[in-house]
Amino acid sequence: MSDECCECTIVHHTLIEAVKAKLPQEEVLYDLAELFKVFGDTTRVKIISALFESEMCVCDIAELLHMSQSAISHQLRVLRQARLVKPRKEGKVVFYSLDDEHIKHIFDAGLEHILEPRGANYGNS
Amino acid sequence: MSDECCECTIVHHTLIEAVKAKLPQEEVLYDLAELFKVFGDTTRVKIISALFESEMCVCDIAELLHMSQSAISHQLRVLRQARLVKPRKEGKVVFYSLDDEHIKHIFDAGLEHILEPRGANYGNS
DNA sequence: TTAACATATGAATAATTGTTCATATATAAG
DNA sequence: CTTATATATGAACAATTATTCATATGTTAA
Repeated sequence: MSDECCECTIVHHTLIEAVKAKLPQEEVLYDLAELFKVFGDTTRVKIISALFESEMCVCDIAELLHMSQSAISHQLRVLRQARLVKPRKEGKVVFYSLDDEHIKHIFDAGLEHILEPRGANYGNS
Repeated sequence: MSDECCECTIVHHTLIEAVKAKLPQEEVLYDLAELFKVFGDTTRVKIISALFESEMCVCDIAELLHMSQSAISHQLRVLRQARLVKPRKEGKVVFYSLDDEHIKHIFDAGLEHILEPRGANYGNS
C-alpha cells in the first residue's frame, strides 16, 4: 500500500483507497478488455457489421470482404470464442449470425463516440 | 466483383451485393475498430474504470494500478488521442478525467455481454 | 469407396503493441 | 539561475496477433 511502484510524492492516498474500493473485480476488467479486443480489428468489425444485415456463410463473407476463406475462418473462430457469433450448419455450408443483441449496443455505443462532432483535439499534445 | 479472392463456388451474389450496399463506410468501420482497440487493453480499461469514480492525477493512477509513471503516461496518451480522457493542468500536476458520457455507454454495453449468463459454448468447437 | 468442395486449423511470418529505461519538458521553490 | 519534482516521450525489447500457406475434417454426390 506504499509508494514502491510510483516515484512521485504527491499521491492522494485517501482518494486512491476510495477508488480502489469501487473498482470492479480484476477479472471483470480483464474480460471486458478481452471483449473489446475482439472488436478492435477492422476485419472483425466488418464481419459483425455485415451480420447485422443478414446471416452469411463463410464463403460469402470472404467474397464480401475480398479476403481468403482461411483468414475469415480464423476470425470467425475468435468471434465464436467471444460468443459474438454462432454457426448454423446446413450440409457443407456453415452460416454465421450474431449471437445476441448486446453486440448492437456495443457497436452503437462506439459509433456514438466516433460520429460525435470533435471539439478540441487533445491528441497532438 | 467476381470470385477472385474466394475459392468457394457456393456464393450468394445477390445477398453479398445487398449487404455491401448497407455496410457503413470503410472509414467509419476502421475508426470504430481503432476505438475498440483502445478499450482492448486491461491497463486502459482499469484507468477508465478508475476515472468513472474520480478525476485523478498520473501519479495516483500509477499508484492505484501498481505500475510505473511512464507506463501510465503512455497509456494516457493513447486515451487522449482517442478523445476518451482529457487533462487538466494544475501546477506540475496533471489531472485526467473522462471526456464524455459515451464512454460509460460503451463500457456498460460491454459489461452487459460479459455478465450475461452463458448458454452453449461455441468456443471450443 | 472415391472425388469434390466448404470450412477449420496448425505452423510460420510479418506487423502491431505494451512496458521499460533513459531522458526531455515544464512548473514551482529556493 | 539552480534544484526538485510531475509528466511526457523516443528507442528498444518482448509479447501478441492477423494473415498466408498447407493440410485436415466433414459432408455431398457419384
